[in-house]
Amino acid sequence: MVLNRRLEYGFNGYQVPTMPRAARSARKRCSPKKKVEDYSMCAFDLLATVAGKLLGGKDTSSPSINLSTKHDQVATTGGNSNEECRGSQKQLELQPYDQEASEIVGSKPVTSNDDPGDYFKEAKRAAMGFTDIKVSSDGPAVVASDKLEKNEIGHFPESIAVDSCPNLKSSNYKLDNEINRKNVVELLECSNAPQDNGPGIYSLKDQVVWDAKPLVQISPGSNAKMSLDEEKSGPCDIFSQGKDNAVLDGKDGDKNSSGCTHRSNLKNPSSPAPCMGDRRIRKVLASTCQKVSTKWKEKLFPRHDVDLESDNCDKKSFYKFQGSQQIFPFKKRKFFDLNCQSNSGADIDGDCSDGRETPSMVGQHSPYQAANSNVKFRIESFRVPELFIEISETATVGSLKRTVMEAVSAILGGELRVGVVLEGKKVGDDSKTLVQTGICHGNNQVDALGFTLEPNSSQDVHFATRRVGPSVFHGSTCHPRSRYSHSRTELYEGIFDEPKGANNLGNAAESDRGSATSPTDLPTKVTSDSKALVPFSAGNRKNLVLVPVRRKSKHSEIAQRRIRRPFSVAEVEALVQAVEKLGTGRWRDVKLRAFDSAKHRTYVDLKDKWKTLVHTARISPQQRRGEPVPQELLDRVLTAHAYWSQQQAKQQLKHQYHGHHHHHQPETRLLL
DNA sequence: GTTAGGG
DNA sequence: CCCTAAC
Repeated sequence: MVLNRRLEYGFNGYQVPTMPRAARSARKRCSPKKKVEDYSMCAFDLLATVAGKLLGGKDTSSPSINLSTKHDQVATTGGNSNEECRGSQKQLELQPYDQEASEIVGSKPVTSNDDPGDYFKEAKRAAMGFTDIKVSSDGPAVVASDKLEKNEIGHFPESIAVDSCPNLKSSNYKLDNEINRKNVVELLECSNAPQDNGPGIYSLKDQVVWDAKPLVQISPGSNAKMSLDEEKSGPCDIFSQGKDNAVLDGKDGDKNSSGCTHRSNLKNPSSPAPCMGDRRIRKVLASTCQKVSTKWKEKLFPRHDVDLESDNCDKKSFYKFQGSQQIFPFKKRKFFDLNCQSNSGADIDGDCSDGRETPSMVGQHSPYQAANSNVKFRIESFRVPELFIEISETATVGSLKRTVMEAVSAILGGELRVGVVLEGKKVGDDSKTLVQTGICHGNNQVDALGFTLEPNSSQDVHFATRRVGPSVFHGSTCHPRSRYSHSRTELYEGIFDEPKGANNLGNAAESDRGSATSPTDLPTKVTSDSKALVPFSAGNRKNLVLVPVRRKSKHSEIAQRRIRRPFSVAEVEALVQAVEKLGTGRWRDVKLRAFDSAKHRTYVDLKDKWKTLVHTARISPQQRRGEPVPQELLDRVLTAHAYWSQQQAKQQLKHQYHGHHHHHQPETRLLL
């Protein structure tokens, strides 16, 4: 009855605007316990992992975070490394993408006793350019009502802006509902990005999912020098063509050529940088894509990367995940990426670069030879395959956001298979070497090589081969699981509803309660039966991925752990007040009373928080962690806890007494 | 669906 | 924050 008309949004793909280079996370943590899961399995974490070695770990004792785009530092947390973790105030500074600009365009306060992993997540999210999705009715104006059905103009939103960092940049999706009637969400371009970035970065039309870009040119005669340079030049950028180029050319690469290639890279990603020689060999980093069909969780610990190059890299052990203490599995990884490649690339000027090798020379390569001719690939960007989203026109913008988010996440979180496309043709034979296939050949066009994401499971394939039909929408592809969907929803609400600004990382109480999404905006009714996704295109596209938004058909899929959201003092205050009134055994009422609009706080959360509050109140202030809770509140916690514990005991005794003696005992006898 | 408690 | 027995 709710759904009178449905809007169909063909999601033509999302491409990460600019692949950030690395977000280096701090390892130090106030708590000695650090779980890997703390930042695992976020779809965009995984995206980052797979798409471009986005993440580089850096073992540092500082709680600071450096977040960089491909070339420039985007965000960093201040603070020096020796500072005591607890209690110091830090700023998460957001810096513009533009290399030229040095001003800080945004900042948010960060308390260093927060979990650095949270910063990291936030930074990554910002880096991924997907911290928020705003809906614009026309131009930059944001529909404030958060209602899809009726905006000021009287029709549906024309564009969706995908914000990255606040004030940093944003990308627009156009809802081409006039022309196509299918409301193709087309990523147009980065609205705030410098003009010279060109629209090419964001034009998405074809079905190639991953745009591949050469990572480094390989010059005859150049070899292992790279690793040495990396040592002294500090953090190396695996995406930096300029640096690699410079090193390979034997120049001082840190300043001159890096700037040059950076800019030219930005200008036109699809053409070679002017300052790069024609000796370049175009290769695309495939290391991350070797076995994308495995579980995403495994990708978090990128053994595939290792596997690809481990043959001739004796440092592969560094890649290995070393247990829970290594909170960031990519630690030092980028260094050794280069090291491995450069070391093993001592003979890098061999078969590939001189072009003598042809695919006809099948079988002439010994494994050793092949290993010696390392090929470097880079995934410049990562695109989610085309999706099709159906949603009620009465759905709210918030649910549209969530739907898109879930669609993308479902793609990223599902079992996917990587396909290799060379010059438009799919490379089917997995056993062939790159040289044999021609991928390694130096004459390849830059864009000749692409990767596709394809459904891996039989179920997906089954549906992917079906043509789009109404029956598919509500087909069996949708297997909502309460816990799963609940969890995902919470997560996305956290992402979407939390206002950008100063309290992103900390005080979330007001923002959560005051978030734009009203309880009636919850997508439960509207979207519960309309979340299926089907390939949008009617054409004969082979690489479409059909993923039900909330598909969890396989046990292999790991449930997403909710993001950690420490309680703010204001939340604690509200909790204490509610418990004082209601007691400790009515958490649902507490939730309704004090956290009704805080979607991400369940009554279980509140119960747990009270538990920890009681514990916190009992330990010495020195042992306490996190944002300090005023002693007054802790005192109230103890008082309320004592009172209600007594009440509870009283009730139990009373019932006991009743049961045994069928006799009323005055309550006052038990009050001390 | 809630509560309570261990992990 | 997760998991789940017990209700």
